[in-house]
Amino acid sequence: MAYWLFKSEPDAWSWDQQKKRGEAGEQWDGIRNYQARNNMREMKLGDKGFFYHSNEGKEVVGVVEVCNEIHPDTTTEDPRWECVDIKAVCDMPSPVTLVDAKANPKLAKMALTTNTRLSVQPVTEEEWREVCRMGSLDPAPK
DNA sequence: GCCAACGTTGGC
DNA sequence: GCCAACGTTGGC
Repeated sequence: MAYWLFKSEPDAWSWDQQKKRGEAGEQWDGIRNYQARNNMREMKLGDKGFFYHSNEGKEVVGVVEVCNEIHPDTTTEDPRWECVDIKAVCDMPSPVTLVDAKANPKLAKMALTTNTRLSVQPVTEEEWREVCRMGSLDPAPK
């Protein structure tokens, strides 16, 4: 099982909207960046991810799960762009802000703090546990 | 709203 | 294949 982080501007697609999709989930479309797409290609059914609000809030607000592996992005004719589907799992009991993450030496190498512009990022198991701890969330049992 | 950082495009 | 120009992201 791998861990990831999905960034979204709340104006474009918010955590509330994601939660309303429920079990059906939603395709994570609109990604036009090779690195981000390549990360999505690595995702397997059941992988977990953080849902991060960029621009507004700048915090991890929830946990999602990959519910459909890589497939063509239906919002474009361009075959280069693909995406996965994700569904909301639970709220982050106390959202973890970018400021908090930056202030934590354990997260110094986290892509969120070092590669701010990458919208789909890998998260290590150590980082996953640390962010869950900061957010008062019990890391999902294996 | 500004601008730094980064990715992409296209001329040569 | 290099690099300047341009566009986009996202923190501040």
